[in-house]
Amino acid sequence: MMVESASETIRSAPSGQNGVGSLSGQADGGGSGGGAGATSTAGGGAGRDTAAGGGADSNGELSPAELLHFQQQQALQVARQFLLQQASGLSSPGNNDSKQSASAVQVPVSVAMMSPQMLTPQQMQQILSPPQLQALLQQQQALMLQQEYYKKQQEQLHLQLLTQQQAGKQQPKEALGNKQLAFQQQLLQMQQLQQQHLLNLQRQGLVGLQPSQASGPLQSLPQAAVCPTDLPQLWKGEGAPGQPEDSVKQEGLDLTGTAATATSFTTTPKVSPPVSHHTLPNGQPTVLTPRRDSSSHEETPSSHPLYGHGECKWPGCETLCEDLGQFIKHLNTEHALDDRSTAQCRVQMQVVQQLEIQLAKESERLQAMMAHLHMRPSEPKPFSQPLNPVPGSSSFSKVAVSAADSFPDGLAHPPTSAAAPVTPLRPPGLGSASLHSGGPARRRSSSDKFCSPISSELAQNHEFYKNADVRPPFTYASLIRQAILETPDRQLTLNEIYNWFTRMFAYFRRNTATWKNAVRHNLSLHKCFVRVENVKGAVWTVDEREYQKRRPPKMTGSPTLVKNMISGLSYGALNASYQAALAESSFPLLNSPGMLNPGSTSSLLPLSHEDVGAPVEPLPSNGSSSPPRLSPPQYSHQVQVKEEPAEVEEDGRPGPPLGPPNPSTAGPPEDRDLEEELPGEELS
DNA sequence: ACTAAGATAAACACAT
DNA sequence: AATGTGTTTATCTTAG
Repeated sequence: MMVESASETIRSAPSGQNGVGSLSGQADGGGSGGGAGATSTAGGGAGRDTAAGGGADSNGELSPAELLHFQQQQALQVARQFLLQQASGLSSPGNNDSKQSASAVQVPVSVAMMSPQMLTPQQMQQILSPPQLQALLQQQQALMLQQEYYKKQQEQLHLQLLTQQQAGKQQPKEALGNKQLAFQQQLLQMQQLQQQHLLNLQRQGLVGLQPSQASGPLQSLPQAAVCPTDLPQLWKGEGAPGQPEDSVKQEGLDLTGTAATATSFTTTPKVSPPVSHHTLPNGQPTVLTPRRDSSSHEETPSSHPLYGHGECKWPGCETLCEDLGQFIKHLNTEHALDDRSTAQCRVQMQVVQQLEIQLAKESERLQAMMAHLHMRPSEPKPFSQPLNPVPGSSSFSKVAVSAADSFPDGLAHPPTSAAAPVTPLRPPGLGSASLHSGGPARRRSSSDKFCSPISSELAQNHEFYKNADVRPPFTYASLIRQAILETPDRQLTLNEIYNWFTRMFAYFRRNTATWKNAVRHNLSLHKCFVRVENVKGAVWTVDEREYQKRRPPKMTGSPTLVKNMISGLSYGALNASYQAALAESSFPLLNSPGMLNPGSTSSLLPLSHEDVGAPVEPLPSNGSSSPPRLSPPQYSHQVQVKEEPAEVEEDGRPGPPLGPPNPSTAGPPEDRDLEEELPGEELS
């Protein structure tokens, strides 16, 4: 599985070159991903086979020391193979990287040019900056833990082996041989397992390749612990002080491995692209490649982010520059657009990405801690989601999607202030994965209809969606509805809807043609969206009844619902979500601030059932089963259109719509229904 | 296998 | 003519 995701990573890199097509890449993910996975597995398998064979052949009389040596050799071989695969699979000519830099930013791109074939360890040392190394080493800590485990296991095995050897002196020779063989095989298996695990981790970008670790489990730990203070030396290409040359080499290898890791991990966790999309004040997205970024800074006369304390802060440079002008000159000469600079930028991207992932994880942890220590035991957000689900997994939508949401305008009052907003990078409901994946999120799922309402989901995560380039797990229809309902008068022009999308979701700041088309398509397609002519043009409103109609009405007590919810949500969240779902299913706009009109609403309630469907369990207006926030149900659809000229037909047929806030429904959804349905035939 | 719903793409018409 | 808006059709994917 890890292998697969890694391969998808690799595969998806090129697909990102064309922004529009990036989402469609998911379709063939299984196929080609499988292929790539097979390839990599084959590589690993080859190594393993060799190891097993070799071990079986010679282990009859291998001493532990020999065995260790052999294992080290094997590990190295495997590592080399891995690197070669990485290189051959990813590398692309370095000469075009300048042209590709833009696309490289758009999508987590393979750091093709960072393949070990093209960068020597020394280069890597130059490329990486101390913080970069630190970040990468941090990730290696995870591996260290694993290593520790393996090490213990192996030590145990060795112990057993020795014991057996001693005991075996009194045993027949064959028995000893067999047992030794068995143990050593076990040992080998263990090591292979470890190596494979290491490779998998590397492919996932979870850890950097530590040759010392890869080379031999028994010696792995000490070398893994590189003190951060040593990093500068590493950066300058110096080996650790007082170490023999081969250790310097190892450091070099280490760096190379790190680069390879960074390469492979590039796209694995689909986090927002290494270089984020910056949003200009006007809401237009701007994608800055690192290079452009730096060059843009060059234009600022007063300071430069890469210049500080009199020296160049370019990774691995530290050239002293007396003044900014000299620095600029230096920057233009030494760090011009070339393969090396590009590669360095890419590495930096990886570092940033890694840090983001780390941040996301830590934030999630913090959230869990805070949730545990105080407040909201019923947070609907499933923390239990795995941190690194396979990008294509559908768990995302299962958990978070909701097409039918009511909408408490959560945006206004983020209920989870304590836990939610900590980081914009926290992928709601699912750890750090599926960022930018787009694929799974777009699909509706069963829970889309049953589970957490879009409003609450948005309320809790709007900061996240606002900043992270993640496709929101809601359907276009639900988003459009949300946008419209958020407004005081429940109407929006198309352009305003666009603006809402871009304002609320970083994801919708790109590929505008695609999603705008989708928005228009949805507006036209769904009867729940009603176009109302206005003096200034046309506005779009929501016919709540129609909207509810399209939802499969089996909510209440439906075993499937419960099942869905249980599977999709953590138990703690179940209750709240269930309630929310129930509430929303019956009263779509309960919580909408604008909709709140304490006085008039009660009568409207019945309407909902009529339409929404018998199956829906009527929520008692008194809210015995519903949270307090669920105030009187309201149907929005009776939107009061501003200055509607002669469109009585369209929307106001039922008569004078009441005030904008609540009109609702008092009237006649039915009427409305009729109005809209009349022309058509679809009364169903 | 079938169907429904949604996403995406695209063609087209119409208005500004 | 270009652009925005709106409608419609087709195709694909996913889930039930």
